[in-house]
Amino acid sequence: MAPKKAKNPVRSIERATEILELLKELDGARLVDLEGYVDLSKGTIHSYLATLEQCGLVSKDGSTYNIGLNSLTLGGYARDRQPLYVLGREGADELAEQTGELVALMTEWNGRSTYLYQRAGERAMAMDSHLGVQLPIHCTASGKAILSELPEERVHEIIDERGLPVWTDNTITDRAALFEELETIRERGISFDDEERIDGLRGIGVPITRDDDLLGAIALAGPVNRLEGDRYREELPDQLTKIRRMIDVKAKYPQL
Amino acid sequence: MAPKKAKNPVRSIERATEILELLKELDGARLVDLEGYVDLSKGTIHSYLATLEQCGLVSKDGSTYNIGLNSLTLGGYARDRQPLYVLGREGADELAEQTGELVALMTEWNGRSTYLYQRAGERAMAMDSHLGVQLPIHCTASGKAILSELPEERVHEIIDERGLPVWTDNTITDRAALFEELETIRERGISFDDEERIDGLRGIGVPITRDDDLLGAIALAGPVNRLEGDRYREELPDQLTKIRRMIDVKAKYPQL
DNA sequence: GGCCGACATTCGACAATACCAAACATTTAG
DNA sequence: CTAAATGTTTGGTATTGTCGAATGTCGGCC
Repeated sequence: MAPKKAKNPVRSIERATEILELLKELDGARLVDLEGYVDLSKGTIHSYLATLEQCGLVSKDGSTYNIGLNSLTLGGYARDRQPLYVLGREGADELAEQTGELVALMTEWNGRSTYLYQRAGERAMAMDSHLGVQLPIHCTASGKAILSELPEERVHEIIDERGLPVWTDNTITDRAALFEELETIRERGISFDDEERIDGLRGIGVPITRDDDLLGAIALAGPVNRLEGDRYREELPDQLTKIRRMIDVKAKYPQL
Repeated sequence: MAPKKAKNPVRSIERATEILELLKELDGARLVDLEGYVDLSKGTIHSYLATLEQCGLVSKDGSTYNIGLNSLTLGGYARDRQPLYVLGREGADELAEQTGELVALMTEWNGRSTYLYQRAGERAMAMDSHLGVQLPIHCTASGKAILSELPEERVHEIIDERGLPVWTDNTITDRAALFEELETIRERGISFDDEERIDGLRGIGVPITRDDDLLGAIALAGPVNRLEGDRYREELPDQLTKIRRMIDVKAKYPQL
């Protein structure tokens, strides 16, 4: 979705979400800490925090505030309705088992590639949980898989909004080069992230669609020393493609 | 936390969260659908929805609104900071593997027992994902494990707020009986749910603490025909206790 | 294709309420 | 124990959320 501005926005909601984002960014904060970041008086911030706490969106521990678990209740619900999650979880588990690597279900949100689910195989990198985290779309395997299935104009929109910021030496920062790459991805149905976001980290992705609706992508990630040669270029891509086909079938015959 | 009312609440935030809850309850809704549930004019509801969408908390598909994925971003973050999740995930995975059943990490929120994580073993019941779902605390193994470690007055508070509603014939609905049961749980360190919430479903739980701080509980669930006899009363409880000890150690020596 | 009904969106005037500053209370540090 | 720092409450004021009506849009039906 584009950064569509509401015509008659409810300012209090804008401010409340700003505070929530801040609490996340700062990893918890006291009232005074927030004062510097948000253009509201101490008293007003207090009202906001107290109200958000009452609503379960914020939790107060001593005098520091943080995000409350009602957000998880809402978020968990939102994830459950994502068709990619419903259709793809099983396949993701299977793929993690087969390959031993880290597998994730990602969907486009806000012009970013967003984690719906992640499963670590036996040999997978130590991972912190990434649920809900939003990654840049131009330098991840999942993101490029998604872009490859989006209408061209939407891709331009996203780039206009987010740009093509550099993450590593390998990051694609040129719009034309990116479109070329997307064409290549479409041909084979596989996207690669060759240390484009993080040095030493590679990834492989496939887009998932249903009735021409783009649902998102499945992606696999691992360190360069394990994702290399034929395994990186052939074997794993083939396994991903198989899982993709399995999901396609599942999407077509939901009763199974 | 008790239903603490903010002294000077920001009404717009209260109303916005009310709308979010409604969207979840109704599993998505159009503007007119909401009109019947919320005491605001059509125009105002529209402003709310448009603002929430702009903030990523709501997504609009055609003319129906639903919860947006920014809630998952916030919720995922909130989960990651829960010590029970950080300390217990590995143990939960292990337990699911060992037993083949459904294992969950639950924490108290809002006087309810709330899912932070769930892992299904090989033979586990088909499960829909339950992330963030809030269960009643008096008729679940996890809930009673949690209650057993809470100060008595807090338990009274929760019961005062939530009551002891009937779920099945086995649900404990008497305050004194519940307190007796909690005493029993404290003695052995294990709680049982013997079809107290859902007919045919049993559960076993252990509380998890760190430095006398209650973090939540680990719980295992399965159908009566697999959770019975010694396995239900001895073997599985012992396995849970082992995992609990493992987590205790991990809590004590965080560097490991 | 065009009409109709249902619904979504915008707008301006009014009134509710979010805001600030300052007073008050509480906690923390020294 | 005192002072400083932070958290909480209050009342008056201006912002802004609210309503109702008008306008715009969509989809179905004849």
